Amino acid sequence: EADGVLDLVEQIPAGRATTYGDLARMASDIGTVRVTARMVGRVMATTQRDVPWWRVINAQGRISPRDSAAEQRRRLEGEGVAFDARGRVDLACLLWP
DNA sequence: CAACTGACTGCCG
DNA sequence: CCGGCAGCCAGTT
Repeated sequence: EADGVLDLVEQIPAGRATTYGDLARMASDIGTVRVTARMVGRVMATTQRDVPWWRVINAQGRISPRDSAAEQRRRLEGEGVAFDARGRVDLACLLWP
């Protein structure tokens, strides 16, 4: 089922973003087993597959704290995603789908 | 096998 | 807005 999640991540268009929870729900609807936000996070942390992982953020519109957080932000900004003073993006506008 | 540990969330104070 | 906390569940200790 990790593949189902990655297939979805692969579909996120540049300049947009999706949350762990949303991916979990979408993957659950499409697949047969229930997927949780934490599982999505674990998949993103362990997969070797080449997918736009930087377009996945948490439900608060923030980048989940970890080593590659800075790089993730750079990549998003490179796609035109704007961050406010508190390091948050406008989910209402960028959220995919 | 019990206990811990998160790329998480939603609710509450 | 921020921190705390209970659910969450597969992978590690």
